[in-house]
Amino acid sequence: MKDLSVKQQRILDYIREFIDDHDYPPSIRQIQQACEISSTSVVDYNLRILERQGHIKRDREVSRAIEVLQGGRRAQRVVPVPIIGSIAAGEPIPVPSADTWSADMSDSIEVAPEIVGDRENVFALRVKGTSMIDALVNDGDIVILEQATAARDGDMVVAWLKNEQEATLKKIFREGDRVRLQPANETMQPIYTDAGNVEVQGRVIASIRRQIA
Amino acid sequence: MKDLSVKQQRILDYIREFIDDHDYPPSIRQIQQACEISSTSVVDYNLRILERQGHIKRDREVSRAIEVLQGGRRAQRVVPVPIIGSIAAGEPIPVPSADTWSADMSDSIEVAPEIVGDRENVFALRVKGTSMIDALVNDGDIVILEQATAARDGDMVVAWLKNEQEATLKKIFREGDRVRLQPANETMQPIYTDAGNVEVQGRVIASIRRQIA
DNA sequence: AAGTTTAGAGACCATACGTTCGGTTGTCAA
DNA sequence: TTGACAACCGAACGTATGGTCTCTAAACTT
Repeated sequence: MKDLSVKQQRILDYIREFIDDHDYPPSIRQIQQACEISSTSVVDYNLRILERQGHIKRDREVSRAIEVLQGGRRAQRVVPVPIIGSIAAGEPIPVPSADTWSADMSDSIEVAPEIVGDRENVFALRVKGTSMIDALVNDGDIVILEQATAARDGDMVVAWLKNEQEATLKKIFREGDRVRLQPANETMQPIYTDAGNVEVQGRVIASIRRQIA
Repeated sequence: MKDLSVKQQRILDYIREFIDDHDYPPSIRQIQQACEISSTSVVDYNLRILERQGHIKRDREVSRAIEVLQGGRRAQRVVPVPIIGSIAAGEPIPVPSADTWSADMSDSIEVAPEIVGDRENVFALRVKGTSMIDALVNDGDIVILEQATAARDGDMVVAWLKNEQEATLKKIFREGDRVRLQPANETMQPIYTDAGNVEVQGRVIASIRRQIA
């Protein structure tokens, strides 16, 4: 891919900036004015070059139809994941309902779409207290989960221990009629318990810790 | 805020879908066709209602100038953070250079803009091995950093220990001419070392663990 | 029953916008 | 000098597009 001329770089930067500001692409004439180009044809000329080199994609005959590509792929948007509650030892986690779903987005965390993927029923929990430290999750961290009642061996899940009345974050392994709950932290010891005592409430997709507010 | 009519909801959904597909908003006539509306004036009529209710924002006299708002705010795009290398005990972390900066985005992670904030010189490191487990960071995790040579007490930093020839992730506290490096995991013990032995290489902004690929 | 509001239909207009075309300028190699 | 070529200029063109105007028709108020 050849280097861009100063003018082409400026045009590209302007398009990026404009989309950032307006959420829709600029017209050719707006590019012309902003980049101090004397004619629309020059803009068109350079846009064609940018398109040939794969920096943008244009739809012909359509106004403002410029997409900025980065690395050949379109820039994606963040997806909001609802934080439906918190997880702590001794407290049940709230069950995601249709109500909390689309409606109350007041508390949510935005994540990159690649984390969520194609999964549906994704939600987040805020971790309260340090009781999940053996899962390498600290107070204040946020875990992203996919709603699930079953899990494959080795999956990290939110398990509700009925007898102990306690939610915990562990890797799950079925061993006969018993279940091994293995902390993510290898230096910690696993818990063995009865299969009937464990209720899977969700599979962990990712966890996020923000060190600085 | 009043409820939306079926037609209005359909229009809104279509706009969202269209932007997802094309990265630029649809024209009024495209909305008309897709939502099986008989006239442009009806689309206009409903768009005005949507705008009055705060679901979208329109710029007058400009084609395709529809922004979809969610929660009153514009949907933001992810920002790519370059993964410039990995961090492991006994290996120096690579110094971010202008080269690795804008140029080689081949390896990067996309994060929500709220994580990066206004900070510049943000980069990411992949964690190798379990040596950072006392910072609640496991093998394969990714830490997001801001380039910094100084740090305030209590900041989580990447510290390079000169004598030990080792990079580590700890909270830093200056205590006279000594430095206390405190693990994030409260059950672990701090390290005390000479101030001259410590070189701050970056402040940790966040860390991300992807449980499922 | 008569008026008012809400939702829609269809046509028309002005213009914002992408496209194209003929011409100019500067550079470089033959 | 000439020709080729890339970059640019200015204007004109056609149409895609948003806005508006008039007219219906149903759903309400009163």
